[in-house]
Amino acid sequence: MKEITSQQQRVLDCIQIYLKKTGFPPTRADICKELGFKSPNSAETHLRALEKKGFISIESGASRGISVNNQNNSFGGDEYPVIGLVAAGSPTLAEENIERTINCPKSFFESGFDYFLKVRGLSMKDAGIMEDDLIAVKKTTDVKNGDIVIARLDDEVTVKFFNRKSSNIVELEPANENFENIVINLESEQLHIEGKSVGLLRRN
Amino acid sequence: MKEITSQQQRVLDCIQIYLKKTGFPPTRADICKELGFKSPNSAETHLRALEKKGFISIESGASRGISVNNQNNSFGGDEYPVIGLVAAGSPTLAEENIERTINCPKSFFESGFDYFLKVRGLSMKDAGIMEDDLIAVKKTTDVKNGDIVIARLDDEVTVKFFNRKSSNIVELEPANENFENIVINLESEQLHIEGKSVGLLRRN
DNA sequence: TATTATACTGTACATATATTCAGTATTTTT
DNA sequence: AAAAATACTGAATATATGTACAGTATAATA
Repeated sequence: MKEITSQQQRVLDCIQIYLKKTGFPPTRADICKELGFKSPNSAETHLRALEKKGFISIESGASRGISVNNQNNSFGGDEYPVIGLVAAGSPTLAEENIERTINCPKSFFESGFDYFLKVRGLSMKDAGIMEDDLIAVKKTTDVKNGDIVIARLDDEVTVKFFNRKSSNIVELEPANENFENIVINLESEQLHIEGKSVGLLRRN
Repeated sequence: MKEITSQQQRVLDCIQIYLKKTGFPPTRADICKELGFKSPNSAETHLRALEKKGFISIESGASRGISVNNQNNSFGGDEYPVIGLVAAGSPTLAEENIERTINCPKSFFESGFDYFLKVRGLSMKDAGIMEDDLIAVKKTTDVKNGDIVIARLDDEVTVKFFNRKSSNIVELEPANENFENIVINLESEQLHIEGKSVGLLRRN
């Protein structure tokens, strides 16, 4: 696989976005419209270059006969961001926090999810959550006792069991005897629930 | 979503198979060729019926402008079987052992894999493998010390760390202090390595 | 019983689309 | 310095393709 130029990358991206949006590949004219080219031949030559370099295949004569040669081509799925569990700051979806993305079917984790959080430390090891595991996080504030939540205290983000003791007291419980429970008085401290764990992905 | 007829189902299947094979939807003529129709209008009327019933969308005027309305539409991926870790017997891919399948991109786990194994018991809990977790198993006998292997001893299947002590002695080590190491003398006992773990999937 | 949906064949045609040819210009490679 | 690759505009064209129209026939529905 030879090197791709920036313009060719734009065309390739355009194809993939179009595919995702419509379910079928674009025509030369569609690509021109999307990228501002004024001649269908602009798209054509880029397509031929992409084909020559092995990024796509073109079925001769067939309209919209473009297929993307991506072995881990799992379209129909989506790209989900992987966010590092930084010690400080909220795990936002801002670009600088996204380590990479993982392509994964929408419905892979039952209740749907929004991003993967990469785990630091072993505070949840007895719940089977190890370092570098990816937790599938669903953004929600609707959490129940016993849920594994992604919580932010000031600028510290942690993954813990959620346990509401009373209307004002919440305990965040680790799953590791070497760690202490975190008791939060909601009147004096601010607790922000970023979401809850709906699954886990580990790759050896 | 109204009821689909058997012929309409054939057409819908044809579209999905064509999509998976080529990466783009079929034309009316393609459908006719595939299903033996002699008039493009046969395909056309079926497509319109499928559209009316909500199974597909058709972009008017666009060639191959068919998209399948499947929310958990994860084509491009593959169906991987989930096999229960039965106490006795080998985890074969025979139909009776397949609990269900999971649609998942081919390259979801780095070195590729063959099936999911549903975990029973907690013998590997300190390795973060809990009950009902799904281990992504790659069928191979090429395992190194420290790999998590799926091993069969007679008719008992277990998941353990692999540790070759000498040319004849293999130890299968649990990750739970309540379980004992299994020491196998290859001269007197038969050890069958079904595969090794290349990842893990947990769904809450 | 009339009507609608299903399930086709067969023909025809406007247009959507791929693709070629003729240029121009810049950058990269040999 | 020549050749090849990149990056376009613009026009022309053969054909790939959607789609309408005219039929025939059977099953389901009102």
